[in-house]
Amino acid sequence: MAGVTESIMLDRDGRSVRAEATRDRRRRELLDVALRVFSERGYHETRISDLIAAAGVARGTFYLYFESKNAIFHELLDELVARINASIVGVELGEGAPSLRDQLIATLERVFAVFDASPDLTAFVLRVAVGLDPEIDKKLSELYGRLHAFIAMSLDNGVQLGLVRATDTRILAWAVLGSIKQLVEVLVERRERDLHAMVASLVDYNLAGLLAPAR
Amino acid sequence: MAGVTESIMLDRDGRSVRAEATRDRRRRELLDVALRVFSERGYHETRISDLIAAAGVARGTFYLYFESKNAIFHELLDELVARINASIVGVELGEGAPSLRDQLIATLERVFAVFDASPDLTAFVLRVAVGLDPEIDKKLSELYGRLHAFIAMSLDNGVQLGLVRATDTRILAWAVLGSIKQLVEVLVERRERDLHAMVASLVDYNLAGLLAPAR
Amino acid sequence: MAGVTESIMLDRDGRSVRAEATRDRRRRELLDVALRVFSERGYHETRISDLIAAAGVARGTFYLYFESKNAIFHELLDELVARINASIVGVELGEGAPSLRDQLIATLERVFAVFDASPDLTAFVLRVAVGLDPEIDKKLSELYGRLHAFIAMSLDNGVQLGLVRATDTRILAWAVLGSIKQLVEVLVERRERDLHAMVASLVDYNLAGLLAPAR
Amino acid sequence: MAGVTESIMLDRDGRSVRAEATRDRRRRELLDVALRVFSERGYHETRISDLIAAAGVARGTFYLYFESKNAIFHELLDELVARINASIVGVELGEGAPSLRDQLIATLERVFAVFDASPDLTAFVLRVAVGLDPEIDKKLSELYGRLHAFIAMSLDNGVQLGLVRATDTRILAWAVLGSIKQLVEVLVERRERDLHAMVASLVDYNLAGLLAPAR
DNA sequence: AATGAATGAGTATTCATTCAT
DNA sequence: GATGAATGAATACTCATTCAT
Repeated sequence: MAGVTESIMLDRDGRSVRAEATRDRRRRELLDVALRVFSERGYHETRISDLIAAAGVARGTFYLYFESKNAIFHELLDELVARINASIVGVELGEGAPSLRDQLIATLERVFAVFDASPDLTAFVLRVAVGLDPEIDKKLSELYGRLHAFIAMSLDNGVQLGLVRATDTRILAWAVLGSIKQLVEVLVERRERDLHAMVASLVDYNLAGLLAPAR
Repeated sequence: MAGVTESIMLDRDGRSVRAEATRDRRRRELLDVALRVFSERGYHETRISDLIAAAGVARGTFYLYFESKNAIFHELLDELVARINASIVGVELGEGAPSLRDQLIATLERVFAVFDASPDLTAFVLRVAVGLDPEIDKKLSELYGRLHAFIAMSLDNGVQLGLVRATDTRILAWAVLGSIKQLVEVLVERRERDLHAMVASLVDYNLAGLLAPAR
Repeated sequence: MAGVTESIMLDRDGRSVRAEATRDRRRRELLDVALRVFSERGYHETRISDLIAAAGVARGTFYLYFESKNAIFHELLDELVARINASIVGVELGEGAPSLRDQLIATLERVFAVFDASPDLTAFVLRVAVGLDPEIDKKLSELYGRLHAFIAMSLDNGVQLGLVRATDTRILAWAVLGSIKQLVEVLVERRERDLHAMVASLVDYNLAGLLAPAR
Repeated sequence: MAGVTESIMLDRDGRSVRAEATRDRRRRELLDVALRVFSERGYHETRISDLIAAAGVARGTFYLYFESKNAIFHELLDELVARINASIVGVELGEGAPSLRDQLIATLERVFAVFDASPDLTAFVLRVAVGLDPEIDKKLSELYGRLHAFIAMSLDNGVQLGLVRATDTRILAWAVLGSIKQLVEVLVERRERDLHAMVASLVDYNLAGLLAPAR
């Protein structure tokens, strides 16, 4: 009896676990497909038909996993934003052996590599999601606000340590963020190769500016 | 007789001139309205009904002046791109009395003023037109390409004069452009006041970077 | 004084006469143009723009002469129907010297020549006006009804004279009309040349069928 | 296990078979409805709303089965043309016992019965589809071309057998076709009853005209 | 859970007609 | 009379979402 019950329970557990895993795999597949298709065609040009054709599921199935076209888009955006945030977390001005410049280069290389590895992600955040609707704009705004705050805080630290010029760090942080965003776009769209050289130039530009050192 | 004929001719001329002027005024009114409405609601969320309601004309009238919703959008984009190009032309590193820094500040202030005066224009180019369709993306790409080329050329000049560090000016030009775009966005969207201070910070950032001068 | 009055009246008359003549010329021009354009493009595919462009008048001018697109079509149809009726009137089985066969050939040649000279007319009646709306269908019905009645009457005469087999002349008259309509269509659309041979064949076909067999 | 699998497969098969059958029924229903409505109102006067109201389906459903209003019209036309062609196939001048006249009467009675049974079909081909657009005109042209060719061939056979007067059979075939078309129209529109008498008259009319006079 | 047929609200565009000049 | 800019009713088609099987 116990055995039977147990086996049933196990079965049940087994089944539900398997079911849940299947469910998750389906969701993931749909999200991956959506990232690709949205990035290729844009939000409005992407039909539900495109998504289900690419994922190989039936129309109704899509709605078992996502409430609406808008919902999967938001879910995707949230996920990508989280991934970007994660890629930024850990950028700390350490005080160990490596020079500030080297640390920055290493950090930014890691960041750029994330975007380079997923041009779809980049296109999605930089082009597809832009100007779509106020709610999405707000999420992007928050993303950039967070990145800006992080940079501003780092600059403030630098000012405290006497490393950074004492000026309007909020404005500067926006400028820094702008230069990074632009180079990410160049990296992915113009397909600039030599990520390392690009990042080094970017770091030097930010640290020392354009001017030749006075002689 | 001659007088009569003349007056008739004048009348005729007068009428056709007035008619044409009216036509042009209508087109302009529609373009202005479209810029405003597109910037507020985005391309897809803007219905023809929104445009004609805002312009106070009948549905058919719209199609008397523009072939389609898409056509007026493109016309608008072309016009704004031309305006931006024009606002940039004239940014020359003069060799007169004013210091380089002051010249740059003055120039960028003029540029920023253009965007500040028409937040709609900024929203249109920076958000509304982004990621809409390949043809539009191409136009934006060309705009930024031109701006980038202009900056890169200026940097190359600076290198020749020994003013600018001899590094990868193409990459640097993108970084410069990115910092400018971002601050324009901040200026218009976050409604950062004190345009002058912002531009001064931007110029110093670009010229000298973030680092405190070594002691 | 009288002279003045007279001259004024003459002027007036002259002017109004001239004006009316101009008016008629315009109407005619528009009707001619309409026949051509309707025949080329069909009723629904013909836009008022097509008519005024072809006639070289302004949009409003069209409506000075005709109440509507439908009105000019009806006027045209009435005119063409009248022309066809006229071309038929006079087809009488004379009893003079020429043989019946020769008379019929001569008569039908005249009829066919009318259509041959104006393929537009033929296209209009045989294709363009067909199935457009109940009122127009009625007019065509009446046209064919009249033609049918004329043929039936002629057959009845022939029966009385012992020339025509005594059968259901109403049915036969439809068959005769059908054969004529079809050959007109062939003449005009398939551009069958040698009108004379065609008509001779047609007459022989009909005669040898309708006549009581010679004994 | 096999049984279960089988039953599942059967179920599946059953479902898809039923689904497909349902699909076909829907298409047929829409085609039938369209034939009726188009014949009543004409192509341009028929709105999609008329079709779906008459069929009792939703707007989108219509487009699930047909690409456009134009597409269903063409499909209908093709089908009717095929039906007419089929009704003609088999009209062979046999050499068995029944007299030529009787054979022709029997054959034409069958043909006329087809049109009589579906006045909509007749109206569609003879009125609704006429003059609509070049592509449709071409299809009708081909239909009549085929019918003409068939008649001409039969006549040529008759000439060989010494049954038919040796004249321009191409012209005669058009005349014959014209007489038939006209009587079909009379039959259906004027609702001439006594199909048999009509056909007998038609055959006598044609035979006595086409046959070489008995000597 | 999976399917895909059915739904119907939503919208750009056309074009005959009007009317102020 | 002549003009042509303005009008707005009318309509085919799309596509996200639902729901019976």
